[in-house]
Amino acid sequence: MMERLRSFRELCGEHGIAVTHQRQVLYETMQSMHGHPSPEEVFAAVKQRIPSISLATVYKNIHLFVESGVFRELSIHHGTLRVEMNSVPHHHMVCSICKKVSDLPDGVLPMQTTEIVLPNGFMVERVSVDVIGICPICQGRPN
Amino acid sequence: MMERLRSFRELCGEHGIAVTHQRQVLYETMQSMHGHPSPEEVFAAVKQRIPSISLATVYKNIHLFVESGVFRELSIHHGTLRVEMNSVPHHHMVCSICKKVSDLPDGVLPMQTTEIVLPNGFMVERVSVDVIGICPICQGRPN
DNA sequence: CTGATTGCAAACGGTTTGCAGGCTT
DNA sequence: AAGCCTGCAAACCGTTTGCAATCAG
Repeated sequence: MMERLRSFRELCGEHGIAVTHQRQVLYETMQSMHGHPSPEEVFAAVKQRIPSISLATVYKNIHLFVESGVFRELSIHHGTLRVEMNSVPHHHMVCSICKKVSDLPDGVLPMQTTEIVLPNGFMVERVSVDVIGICPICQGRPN
Repeated sequence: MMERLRSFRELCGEHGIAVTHQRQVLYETMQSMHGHPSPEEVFAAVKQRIPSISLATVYKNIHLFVESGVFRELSIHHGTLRVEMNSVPHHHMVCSICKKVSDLPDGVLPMQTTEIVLPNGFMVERVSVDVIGICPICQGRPN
């Protein structure tokens, strides 16, 4: 208990964020969850310990945690549906800041995707590879 | 011109959908686009040829095309933000029907992601691999 | 004390839906 | 003629924002 609090305090210190009650409970609750919870699911879980917590607070803190690198976002979200117009099989580069997607020239990413045997009888359609990073434009931006 | 119309007509026939004017212009417009357009972008483009077309029609037909396999969705969308709770590096299986994400046991997917050299000075943070397919539950479902 | 954080409610943006009229088959 | 398809407007749903009150440093 003490240790948890301490490490969370240190974590906040490293990232220069305030240690609030909801923040800490949120952090602990999220740590105890498995899988790939959505903000609503996190909200429901935290509510059991802080019934008065608001969804907005959950959102704000999840973003804070993700930005600080405490937790990771599952897949980069373009906010909107995107249709693939390049019919030649290829992979993507996704900028984690501006979310822009660009096609990855073939041959850059050496990988063997043949002979995949998945558990549980999952029927494979295709393998999608996204190289996630920071694009030159965002690298050059002030912040 | 005639060929285009014909192939589109055949395409519709194969999928049992009606050949309407907006459908055809939408299809042609999308084919002429490159990159990863959003529905709004497609809407704007189609509007130049059919100013009265509605956004709802664009959405309905994009879905139809994607379901029919005419176009492909860029990345499977969970509809909502998801946080990764498994701190051990791993990949994912995503069901294209129910959208469920499950962790992929390590070692199943043989791939070398070392020595990536990307063009344009893209700074790589990580490589995300999603095996997209149909989960056992959806395979067993009537439709 | 000062600025960061919270909770609330309203706003937002992308997407979906219900429906009446029109077009395909 | 029967039913699919369109356009419109309203509904929806996840997420964000503005703001006043509260809390941390």
